[in-house]
Amino acid sequence: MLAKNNRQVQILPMKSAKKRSSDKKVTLVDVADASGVSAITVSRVINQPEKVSESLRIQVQKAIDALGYIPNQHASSLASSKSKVIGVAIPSLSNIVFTEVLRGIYEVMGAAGYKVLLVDTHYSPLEEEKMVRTLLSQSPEGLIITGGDQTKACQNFLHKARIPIVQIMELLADPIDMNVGFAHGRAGFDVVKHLLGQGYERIGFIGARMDPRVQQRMQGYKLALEQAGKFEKNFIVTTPEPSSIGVGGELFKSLMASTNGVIDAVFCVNDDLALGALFEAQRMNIRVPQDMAICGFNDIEAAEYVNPSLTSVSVGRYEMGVKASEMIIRVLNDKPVESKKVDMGYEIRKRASTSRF
Amino acid sequence: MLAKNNRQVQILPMKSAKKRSSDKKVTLVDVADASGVSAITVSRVINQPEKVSESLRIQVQKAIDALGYIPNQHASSLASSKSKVIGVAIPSLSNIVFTEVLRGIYEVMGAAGYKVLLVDTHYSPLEEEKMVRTLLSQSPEGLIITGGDQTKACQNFLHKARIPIVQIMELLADPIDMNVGFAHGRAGFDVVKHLLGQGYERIGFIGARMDPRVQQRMQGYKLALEQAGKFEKNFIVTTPEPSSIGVGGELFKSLMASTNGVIDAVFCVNDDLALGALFEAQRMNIRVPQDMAICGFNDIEAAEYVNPSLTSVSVGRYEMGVKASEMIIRVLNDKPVESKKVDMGYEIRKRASTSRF
DNA sequence: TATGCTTATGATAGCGCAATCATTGCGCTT
DNA sequence: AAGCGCAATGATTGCGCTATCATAAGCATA
Repeated sequence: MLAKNNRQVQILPMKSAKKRSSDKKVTLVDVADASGVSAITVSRVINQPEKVSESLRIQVQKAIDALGYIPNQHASSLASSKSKVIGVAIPSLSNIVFTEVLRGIYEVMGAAGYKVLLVDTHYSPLEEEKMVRTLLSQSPEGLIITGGDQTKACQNFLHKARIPIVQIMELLADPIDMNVGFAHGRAGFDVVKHLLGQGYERIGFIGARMDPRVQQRMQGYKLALEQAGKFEKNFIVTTPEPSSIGVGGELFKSLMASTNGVIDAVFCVNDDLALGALFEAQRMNIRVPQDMAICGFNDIEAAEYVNPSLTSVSVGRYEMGVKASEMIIRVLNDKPVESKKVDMGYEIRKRASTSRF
Repeated sequence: MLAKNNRQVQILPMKSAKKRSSDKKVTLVDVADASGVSAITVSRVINQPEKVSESLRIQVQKAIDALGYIPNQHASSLASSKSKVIGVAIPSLSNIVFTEVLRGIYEVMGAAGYKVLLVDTHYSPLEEEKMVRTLLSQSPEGLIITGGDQTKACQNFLHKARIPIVQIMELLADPIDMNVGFAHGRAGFDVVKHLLGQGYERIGFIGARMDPRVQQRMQGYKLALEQAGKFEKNFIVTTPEPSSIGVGGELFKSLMASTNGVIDAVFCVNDDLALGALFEAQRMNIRVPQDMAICGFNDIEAAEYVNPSLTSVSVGRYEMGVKASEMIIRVLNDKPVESKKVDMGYEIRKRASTSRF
């Protein structure tokens, strides 16, 4: 009885679908009807083709192509509770640091058949909470988020999600799940040691945006100078504004002004700021590196080519994206991950801008 | 009969859900049960709160918060055929040109409550076709894609999709739906006119990647030089490789070598190449702009600050993203768009690197 | 008081697909 | 010949939500 009823119900939409075939969305059932098989067989041709005999597979594939059928991912996700979506939250789209991480993520996730749903948190934990809700509403199978300063509510959501989550960029004491990053504080510390080693003595600090990772670099800077007995708090100039070359130049000028030009080196928290400082120093006729050392962070391509070449801290951004993605995929495939915390390390690229000798 | 049956079926999952409330996904029905209303009312609280009395609304909202309920977007999309997703296809994530367009898209789309599903086509029409299928399988409400060289199959899909589509970056003779961009050919033409106007006579061309838009700029360059009777085909050096500062330096060297150094100006199709050429010229002790003019394209921030400052072509990338998004949103809200084709224009920023006088 | 109109809430069905459990047919073993 | 195992295919059901229509309640009008 029920079966017969169903069949009747289905016949009607078939007829009308044929009448206006061009303006009606093609569904699995349409393909099934067109190729004379059941819906589930069409589903198999798409998702597990090895379970369908070759003849049927070809026959169904023909119908798919002829009708221009594109599966409805929402229906598929709902039925299977597999979305093939990975959520990614980054603080800024315009920062090259994150776009390179993204490249790594897209590379690996794309190859593994996952879509990436990307959101921008604008460096705000509250915004991030909202965005994480958005991501979770898409039932992602995994999540990559930046840093560790989530709101309490956000942490709750994340814990309840029961999906693999990687926090990237920095090393966290107590990650929600997995963690890939490097030690920003230690990197800042090492930069200062390098500058001291080159004979620079009055080392300034230029920072912008001042997100948690930049703060850590600053702490490293401070610690190294304190240990050397050379810390002066007015050698630090920062702004909450976003980083840019222009801002780097401005901050360099104000650092020189506020210290009466005694500074003989600057550690800039990223390369944009450092380039700005370098270009400004050139305009001020300050010789780099003879009278002024400049060190950046991130090692963007320009650092190597600018004259004089710019010392910077190289970090594997692309590799971080790759690593985070691979960890998620391993978990999704029930394979073990070597470690839930991965330190990607960094390397100071010593170049002309800090070589006094 | 049927109703009673349904009710029985529902009671079981309820019970077990209560037992292991922490590891089971919370659904609309759970919230409805917890707040003593029907499922549809909870749905209304979320989607059309103005249709629910204040008392009920508060009561339901409490249950939502208490249970940490996050709606399942797949179910919602399936039932309503509204996904609140906008698909975006760009050729490269690592190119600042596209990330700035993206910023504009995210800004507008985010504010309007749309999620952005972003795919990377790697400058390949075939890849693009695959990616567009992926996008369409998410039933996006609108699409933003780059340029006009889609495969035939891809065009078919796009036409059948019956959603607003904007092709961005370049001006197209026959857009699929809407189009926002600027005239690359004319821009290349104007750059050469500017260089000629500054008294440069033997103008080289440096190009990388050579996507359709770069080709158009090259055609403009060629046309202008031909009109001036100054075109020499060995003044053109290109590579299919991606652009970078390093490649810019290499191409500059090979241009100088292959022309025995007669070149007195170069038009580089983007600022990375131009910076590479500039830095290389400095290392070769070629004076810019006295002995060599260098002009870039895109007007990235470094162009303004480098020494000497770099002439470049400024284009509203962010604005292009904003415009494309606004057009889609207007269509989705049944508002008229002024024009289906929008020329964003460009402006040559004349700076020191091309100012002989 | 009866009638209609509006607002607030609910019951039912179905979106398009895949999980699950049949069913069929075939070759193989004993 | 009977039974078994396996591969290929199909029927049914439900994922979680919203569209649609129904119902109830409140109020104004005649």
